[in-house]
Amino acid sequence: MNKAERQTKSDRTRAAIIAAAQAVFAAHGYERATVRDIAVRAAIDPAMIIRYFGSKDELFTRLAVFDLKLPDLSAVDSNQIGEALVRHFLSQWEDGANSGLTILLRSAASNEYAAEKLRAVFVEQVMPGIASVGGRAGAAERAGLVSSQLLGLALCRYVLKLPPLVTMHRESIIKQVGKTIQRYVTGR
Amino acid sequence: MNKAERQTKSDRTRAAIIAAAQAVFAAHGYERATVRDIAVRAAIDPAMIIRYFGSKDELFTRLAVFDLKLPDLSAVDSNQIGEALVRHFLSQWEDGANSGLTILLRSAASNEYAAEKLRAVFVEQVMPGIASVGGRAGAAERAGLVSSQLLGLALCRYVLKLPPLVTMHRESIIKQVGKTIQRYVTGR
DNA sequence: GTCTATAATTCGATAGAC
DNA sequence: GTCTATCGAATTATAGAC
Repeated sequence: MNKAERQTKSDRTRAAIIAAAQAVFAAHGYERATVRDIAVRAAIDPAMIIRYFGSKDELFTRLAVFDLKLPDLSAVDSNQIGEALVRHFLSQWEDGANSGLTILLRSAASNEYAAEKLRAVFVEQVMPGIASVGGRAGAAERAGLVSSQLLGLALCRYVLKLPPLVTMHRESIIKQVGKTIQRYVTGR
Repeated sequence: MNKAERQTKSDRTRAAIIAAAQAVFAAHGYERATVRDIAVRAAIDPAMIIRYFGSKDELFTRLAVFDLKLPDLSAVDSNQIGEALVRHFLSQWEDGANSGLTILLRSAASNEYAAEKLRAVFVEQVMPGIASVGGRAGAAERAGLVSSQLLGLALCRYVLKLPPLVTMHRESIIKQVGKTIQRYVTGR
């Protein structure tokens, strides 16, 4: 067995741990997720997780990241910014490869590290995007209002699973919530 | 010492446990709150908590209740319903005696019992109130949208403590979010 | 690289003295 | 009614055999 093959096997184990940890953290949040749960799901030994990632905390830190991937809003038709933002947000949320937001939101209510990470996402990603459209004046407040609606939507639809929001059609949500975001961003 | 005095002392201990438990559950959520933490804050022995309430679960169940105390919306000026709802919601949230909502929201993301309780609040308190105003048609969806904005607001302002929403003046929030709720409830 | 065995904590809960 | 002492279970993390 040469070095490349050993690396391949090691990488497979590492990938299995990451995939399992994403699923378990996203399903139960930081506190409820256990190293053993993750190990069972990855079909490996719990000790391997510590060996590969050092600790549960380090593993969580590695997965509790989120890139909103906001498009350049100044290039969007200014009457469509609300709907475009909601559509983009829902897509990012439902993108399985971007599970960081689910993990963060599930954990943030009872985990200060996750809460701080969410605040950082707001300051570094949401605020600048909003400011680039409606100007600097009151950008922080407008971004805050936008975040309250979008995070609330995600909380109700994906975490709490509030019946009407779970079953509500994607396009209906985009239309209704889009109007709200449009007003928060542009004032109209 | 007569019976009334013994009861008084017992009641004081019980009240101290409840007050401490509300504070700790509201601050850290169900998973992170420990019986020992509550005992320290109440300045009593941990064993007393079990003796008085049976288990941590039973104590939590007793505190994880929330009465939104929605006013009769059909009596409110139909153009003022949005602002009235936001104002009422913020007041209820900031009412120290009504800590159930904080406790529920802090716990619901990683605790299925708390999530179920929040869904029940929605079905039993929010839905009927919304339906009493805009009529039955689409009442569930409209109530869902209202909940997403109000819970998102509470999440950002009181739990995540997102800077702009924490410092934002109460009346500004009522005005801005009020317009959103108004449209969700009445369609205009 | 992997797993067995176990250390070291922490937690909820109980038993029993006072 | 209250507290001391402790149990038993669950958890993260480590040591070391294979």
